[in-house]
Amino acid sequence: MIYHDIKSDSLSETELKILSAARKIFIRKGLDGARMQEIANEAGINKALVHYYFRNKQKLFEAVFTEVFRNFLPQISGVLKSEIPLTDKIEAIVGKYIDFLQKNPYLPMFVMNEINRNPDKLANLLKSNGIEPEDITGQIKNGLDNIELRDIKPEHLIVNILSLCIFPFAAKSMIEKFLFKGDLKKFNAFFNERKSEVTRFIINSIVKQ
Amino acid sequence: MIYHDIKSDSLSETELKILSAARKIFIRKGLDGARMQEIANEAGINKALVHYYFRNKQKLFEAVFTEVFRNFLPQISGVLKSEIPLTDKIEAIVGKYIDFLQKNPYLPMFVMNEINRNPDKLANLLKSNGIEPEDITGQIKNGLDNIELRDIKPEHLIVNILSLCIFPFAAKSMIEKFLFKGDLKKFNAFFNERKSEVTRFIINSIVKQ
DNA sequence: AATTGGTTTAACCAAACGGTCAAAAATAAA
DNA sequence: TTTATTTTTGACCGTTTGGTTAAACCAATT
Repeated sequence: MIYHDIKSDSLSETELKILSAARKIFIRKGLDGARMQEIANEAGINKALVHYYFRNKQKLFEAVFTEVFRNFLPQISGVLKSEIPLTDKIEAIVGKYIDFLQKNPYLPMFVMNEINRNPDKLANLLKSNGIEPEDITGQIKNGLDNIELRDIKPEHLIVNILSLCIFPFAAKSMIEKFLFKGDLKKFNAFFNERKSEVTRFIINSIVKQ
Repeated sequence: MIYHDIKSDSLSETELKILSAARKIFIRKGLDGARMQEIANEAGINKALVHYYFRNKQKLFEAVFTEVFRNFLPQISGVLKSEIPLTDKIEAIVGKYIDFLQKNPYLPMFVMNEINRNPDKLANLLKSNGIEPEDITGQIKNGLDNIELRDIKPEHLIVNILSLCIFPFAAKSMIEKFLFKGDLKKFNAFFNERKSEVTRFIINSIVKQ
């Protein structure tokens, strides 16, 4: 079943091979840096076959981009909708984010590049996955009222949480080289610590004590 | 005076026009996305002239990249070396960073893309500007000992500070669209608040009280 | 065995690209 | 003014790139 404009649920083996190869290449090299020939080679097929299933580079990229979020967004959405205290929710979000990014460390740069190229796309993708800014800010406002927390605007808290989770992966190789001078042991230990460290850092900052 | 391999202090008007045009194009479109013809057009000159002064695309990119940091790094270096309490130092660093990035909002993505392409380059550039990881971690360790601060590994504190300062600019357009739905008034107010907000967020998190 | 329809391939194409070159134009030196 | 040097240009080149096409392949149906 060819892709072109209509989405299909059952993907052939070849389509899966193409998507997997395209994901790998696009994420590492970006839209401009990726080569259709390279994607075909990675998938072990002829280049024309890539065009046969996905028509052109842009359409293939879109397919990869939306596929990447189909697994992750429902997880985040689930945590956001759950009825737990704000601090627990923060811990859960940070955990999910860092877990996911440890498995997909190249994703932040991939996504952020696409955000700057087309800011509406991800915003719409979030909304179509039931993630609405008003829901989140509203929940945070309630959470801040109910317990003894410092006043902080929800928008800043959201951006701070995302910053602390996402940025280190975007700057990963730099941190490795500059901060740990290539010592992979210390470097990996650092990234393993971040889940609890970031949670603690945020909670400390907003809890009155 | 042509560039090629030897750096020169006195740059001709044409060289400055090229560098300025290249900065604009490279920062917006990246190394792969930028076109030499586009840079020449932006500078209002012939494409061959760009090659005459900077030989090739890679060399021109390097020139732009290093030039970008020649203004900024000395500022950071100055603050780091100053003998002031850790909390004041954090406030100064956050201030310098956010001030600089408000004037150069496209820079984070530009730099982060290059970091992932060539992690050593920026690490070396930092060191050649007298910014050494041991100095910074050492200073933070001392700062944490001297006053009543929570224990936090210096590496985490450094990465947290950079995350909170840099990431929001990399995700700027996304924040505008999703969080503020294109309301530029609220959006600008948000970014103006961040300098004090980020400082407060970090200090709150590390000060015992 | 022949037909049909989807799949895969090798060969090919036009456009775009980074880069070169010889000559013209402008500037400096004699 | 003439000569030498540097700067600027238009035309050009080889390669790479995304994309197309016609034919080959293959499995299922009749």
